[in-house]
Amino acid sequence: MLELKTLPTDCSKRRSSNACDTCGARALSVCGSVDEGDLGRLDAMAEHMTFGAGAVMIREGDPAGHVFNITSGSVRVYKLLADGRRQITGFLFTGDFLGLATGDTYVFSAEAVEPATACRFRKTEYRALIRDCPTLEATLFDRANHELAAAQNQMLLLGRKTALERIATFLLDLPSHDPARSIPPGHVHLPMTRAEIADYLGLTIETVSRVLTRLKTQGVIRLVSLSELRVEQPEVLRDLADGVG
Amino acid sequence: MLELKTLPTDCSKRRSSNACDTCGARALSVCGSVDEGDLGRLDAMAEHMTFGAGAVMIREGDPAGHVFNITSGSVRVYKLLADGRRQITGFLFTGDFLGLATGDTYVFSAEAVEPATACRFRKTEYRALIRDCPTLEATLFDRANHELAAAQNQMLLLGRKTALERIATFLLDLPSHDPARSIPPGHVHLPMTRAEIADYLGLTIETVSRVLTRLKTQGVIRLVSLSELRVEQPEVLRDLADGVG
DNA sequence: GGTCCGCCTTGATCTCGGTCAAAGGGTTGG
DNA sequence: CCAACCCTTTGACCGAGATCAAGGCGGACC
Repeated sequence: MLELKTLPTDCSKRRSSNACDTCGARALSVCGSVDEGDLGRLDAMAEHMTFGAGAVMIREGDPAGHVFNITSGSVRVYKLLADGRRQITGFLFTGDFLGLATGDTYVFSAEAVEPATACRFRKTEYRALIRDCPTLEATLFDRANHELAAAQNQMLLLGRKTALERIATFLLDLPSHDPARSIPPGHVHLPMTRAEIADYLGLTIETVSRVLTRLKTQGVIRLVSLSELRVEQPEVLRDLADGVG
Repeated sequence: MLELKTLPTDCSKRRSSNACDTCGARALSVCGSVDEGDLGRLDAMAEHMTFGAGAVMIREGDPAGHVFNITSGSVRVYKLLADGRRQITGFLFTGDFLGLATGDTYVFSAEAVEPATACRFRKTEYRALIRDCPTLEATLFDRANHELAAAQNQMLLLGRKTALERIATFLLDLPSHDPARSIPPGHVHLPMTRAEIADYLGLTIETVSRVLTRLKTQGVIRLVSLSELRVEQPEVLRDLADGVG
């Protein structure tokens, strides 16, 4: 379920050379809510970091000292049980904020799915910025509420949907999360492995594979490559996702 | 799975006679973050409501015009699939806030589990209050983050835990949510039916019943009555909940 | 206090998805 | 160009929990 091999943890830190005011991800992220006057301050706080595929960004249980803004790539957020069972609670993409829902220690882990970059901030400093920037706080609150709504949808999926319905839901929800990549309409890019999809949907690798094969055989989707597929019949997928099929 | 019989929808509204400054639930709720100066304003906005068991407080899809503060009783929040499958995403108790995670329309439904009271606020007015009261906003943000963390735990439960582990987790988490009732230590009060527990844990009534019987037979818990039980071996329950057993 | 009804328990059987096993297929490095 | 590795697919079988089907029990209401 969870690969126990040692993961690469290469991540390089450097002072950001790109100022926040030229950051391509700013419009997508909460940083867009920081007004011009505070941009310099944000910039000074930001620690631009690069993560290789599989690199650990946050380890559950560690003191929660930082928050992150994903500037490129994709990230998995997950929780583990003692015996290694893993539940991925979400995938993050360009513009997403990482570090909500934490108290003194992180209550989840986070790793890069594919090579990723992020701006890291000391939580104490970031909290001070929030205090001085009401727009930012409002935006973060908004994000928290959206995540909460998404979490409720995921609970419905995990608690009550069949394997087929889960995959259909997943394929419909994914594209909207990947604003960085330019993808032809109807195409879905899967940066994550089958194992990660399985751990996100509460299934096994084999079931994910079988269901995808079934959808392919029925002509609902077409597999362009392992990590790229095309939705041929979106309306069928929609009905399946809603439990109507 | 979901009772389709017509539910009683009796709910009486009245101008609050109890002022906010004497509200027993205030210390437990976000209202505690409203400073003395704004209490009168909060009071003027509050619409004190009573809900009978099963009464609908929020219907998914309706325009999201209000937010609620639960002042007594307990509430179920849930989502439905087209064919009636139900996932209860959370139970709310005295002091809990209802109305996070909503945009223009409600994305979940909410009903009283047992007779309940709540203060209802127009969302627009409440939003204005938030704008003028930073402490309140910070507290709501905090609540949202706690709910998010709880949601992640529930995803782990629904996606990866066995029936036994789910029930154990549920029995350990419940007591902390019921600050109103005075309950002897080690005792757990279950205001909800087996069907509701099942729909919360992604199981069926029968499985819930069987697992409780099993725990009883093994001496881990003792059923005082249908809605009241005593945890005899908390450490065993803890291990089960964490997937160690 | 009896009876009715809703909820809960228990038993028998079924099934969806998990587990175990093995065979492709792509890509990375020698 | 080959080999090794990893990820994915596919097949055969298994089992936890769902479904189907009786009973049991307790509270409410006459």
